[in-house]
Amino acid sequence: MTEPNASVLVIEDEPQMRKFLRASLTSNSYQVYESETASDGLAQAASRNPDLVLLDLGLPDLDGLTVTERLREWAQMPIIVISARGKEEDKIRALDLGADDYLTKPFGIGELLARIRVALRHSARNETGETQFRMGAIKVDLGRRQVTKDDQEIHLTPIEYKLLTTLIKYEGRVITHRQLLKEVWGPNAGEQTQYLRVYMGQLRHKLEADPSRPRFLTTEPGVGYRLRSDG
Amino acid sequence: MTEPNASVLVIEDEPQMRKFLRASLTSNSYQVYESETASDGLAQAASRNPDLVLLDLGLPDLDGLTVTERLREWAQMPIIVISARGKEEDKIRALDLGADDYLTKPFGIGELLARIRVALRHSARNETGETQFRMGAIKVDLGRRQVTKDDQEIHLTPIEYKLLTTLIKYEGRVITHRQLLKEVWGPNAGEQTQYLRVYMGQLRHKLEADPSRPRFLTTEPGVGYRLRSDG
DNA sequence: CGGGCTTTTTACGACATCTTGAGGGCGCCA
DNA sequence: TGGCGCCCTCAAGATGTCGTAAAAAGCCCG
Repeated sequence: MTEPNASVLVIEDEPQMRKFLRASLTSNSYQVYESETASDGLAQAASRNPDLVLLDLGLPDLDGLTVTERLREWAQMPIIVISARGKEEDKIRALDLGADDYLTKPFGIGELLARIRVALRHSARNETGETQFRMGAIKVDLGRRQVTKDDQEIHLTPIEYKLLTTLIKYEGRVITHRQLLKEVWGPNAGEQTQYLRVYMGQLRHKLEADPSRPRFLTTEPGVGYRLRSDG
Repeated sequence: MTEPNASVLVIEDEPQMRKFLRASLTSNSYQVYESETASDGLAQAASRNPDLVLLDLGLPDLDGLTVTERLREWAQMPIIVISARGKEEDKIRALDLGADDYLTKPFGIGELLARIRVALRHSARNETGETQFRMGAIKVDLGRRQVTKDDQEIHLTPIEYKLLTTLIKYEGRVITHRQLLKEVWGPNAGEQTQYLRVYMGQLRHKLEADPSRPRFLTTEPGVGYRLRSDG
């Protein structure tokens, strides 16, 4: 299953079908919300903000196509349309108005679930893992590969950045010269501790308020270096 | 030609159906590539790197499901499966293996085209789900495949456009040379970073106010490129 | 088959980064 | 106090990367 506890809003007026959908979805560990009318559906979509909408076209108060249109004015969650109408024109209209899929009744529950997985797979692709690291005025955004100091972007060369992220990986702990060299320069770096001195100097120069008395990028004499996030 | 058109790879062995699809797609101004066999289809997918794949399940040499699986090892473009088999189990398998939609023959061409539009709409979206993208005076309409600068249309070649949309997809984040090459040129691009230099230069020339000091299409030395919307 | 557009390839100058070596400071200990 | 080890800074040369232009090759369409 793509998303274990994704929430699904079912907008469907027939009690029988609603019951069937609820049973199928909950037994596959989806969180289910239900609406019997179009207007309540729109309201719940706004308040619940579900991961996906299952929409019946034949609703008493408003046309399903209108619901699709209204939803798409602000929402981008997937919409799967379910309808007794199998006419091709209906499908095209719904899809072009913003629906992501169209199922004609009667349909198998397995296919519905598969199509739900596809839809959730799509929206899951766009999610970005926020991985940020802070120390004082310095912010390191690992996802964007971007370093800022007082919200001013700091440019780091590839080696500088790799060195910094390696230090972050072991934040708070000491890293020996040997280990740092191996992780940043590769296994053949040997004992070139001079590299470390040069690059640590450059990092301090770029990041520390007072490079000669570093708060974050500290030296552990005779051993290696350590990064302290608290200063 | 004023704007680059989406390309579709049709993998289908029956000549009649192939001819039908070709006619329908070209008359809707899609760029069409064709394969009669699964293995050729896989090869063409890799070399052409199309925006979408139309795949018949009943192929002579390999099962369509296998094709889906193989494609998904490296490719993320939408796959729409077409099949005479209407069994629910087949649909579920195909969808779970990575297909994005499933159409049972016979189907209306209008519905197929609508479902193609849906699929392309999906892949054209950026992180926030918008189909339009702005940076300064430049507007990119991902739905229409149209780029304007100060409301003047800018003509981009297919590769230029794909490169731009790929950068938009990862807006704000760095994309490595390798990743860009894979997404724009396909899996066999290798290490041709020279392509990137040439095409980034062309994009800057067409889009940036001062191409030699880019505001949006920026270089991350030693790593890759990044698109910044804020400048 | 020819012309125009696109893509690929080649060549080279400019520039940023990396590497390397020299020099100096600091603290520890004999 | 002087030697020694460790660390930091600086800068110059080597290296590699990037940008640009333009030629060559490929492709599509009439």
